[in-house]
Amino acid sequence: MKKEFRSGCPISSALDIVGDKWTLLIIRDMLVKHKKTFKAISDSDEKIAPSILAARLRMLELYKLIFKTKRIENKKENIYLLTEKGMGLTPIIIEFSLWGNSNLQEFNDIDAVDGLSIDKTLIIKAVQDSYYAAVLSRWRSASNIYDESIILGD
Amino acid sequence: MKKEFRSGCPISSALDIVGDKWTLLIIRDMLVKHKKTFKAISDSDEKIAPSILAARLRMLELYKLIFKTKRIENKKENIYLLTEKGMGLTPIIIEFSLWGNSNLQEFNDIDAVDGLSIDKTLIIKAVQDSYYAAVLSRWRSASNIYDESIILGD
DNA sequence: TAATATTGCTATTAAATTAAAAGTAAAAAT
DNA sequence: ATTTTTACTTTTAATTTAATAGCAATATTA
Repeated sequence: MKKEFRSGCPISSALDIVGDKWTLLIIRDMLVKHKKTFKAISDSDEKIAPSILAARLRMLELYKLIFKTKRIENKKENIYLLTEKGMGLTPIIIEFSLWGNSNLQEFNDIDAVDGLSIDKTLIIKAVQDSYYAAVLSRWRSASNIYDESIILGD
Repeated sequence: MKKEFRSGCPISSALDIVGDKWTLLIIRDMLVKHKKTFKAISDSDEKIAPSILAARLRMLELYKLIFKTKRIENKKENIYLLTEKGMGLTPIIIEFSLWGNSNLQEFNDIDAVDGLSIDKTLIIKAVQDSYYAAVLSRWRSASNIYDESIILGD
């Protein structure tokens, strides 16, 4: 658990884990779109192949950016949730969104991102709070099970 | 100039350009380490292959994140400089550095990053100002030439 | 209860990308 | 004039990605 890193540089090391075309999109789906299952993530606009998604989820679990659980009533479906480490990527996701929005309009039709004029730290906090309230609050460590019977929005 | 983007999502579009293991490291070398030549970037800790570096520089120029120039006195050596779009990646670089530093210590020996306790926006401004003063200030658009005869630190 | 559909993958194969190494031409330095 | 440096390109091999099909377990529907 050492040779997969090209150097001791924190930027380089972060890129060794999330530096590819798919990993941060999976995090975006979970964090911003509140997706929790293999199927839901598979159905994104960008059409990730199942083999790649499976490999990435395995790797994200290995580095503890996500963890896997189940609903009480469903033995089959896996529920993927972000850990603190994973939620810590929020600022990176936000900065990518801001940069893409400001710098790529001449090359691609970029979807409008609303609320970009608000202060960045507020956006980051809002995204994290929303993920916590809408998704993570249903996680009960007592039984290591994801319990959607707690009725909340989403 | 449209089909290289997977969707209209700004995050996805940003990743279509800088979402790989090398591109942001090249930007780091230029922005933080003030590297300006093919050779200097080749000599980084992470040992990028010349074929990949050449391809990335070409692509960064295409998307106007960098531009290429020469010194008055050297006909051979190319000088690569960041544009505004390229410098706009500073917050992303900083966030990667902070995240890597806080979250990967258990997997890799991460180099100490000094001054992390300072406010983020100050770090971002400091990095950008430093790049401007130490590197970009020598760019004279009159002759489209990089002029190092302006004596400044670095 | 039986048939059908869904989910979460794995397996397979083809295509594309990356990595490593060597080579080259022009210019710079000695 | 010779050697070295720079900025690449070329080549080939290895790895990764992409697309598709398949499959077992579970869940849903009839």
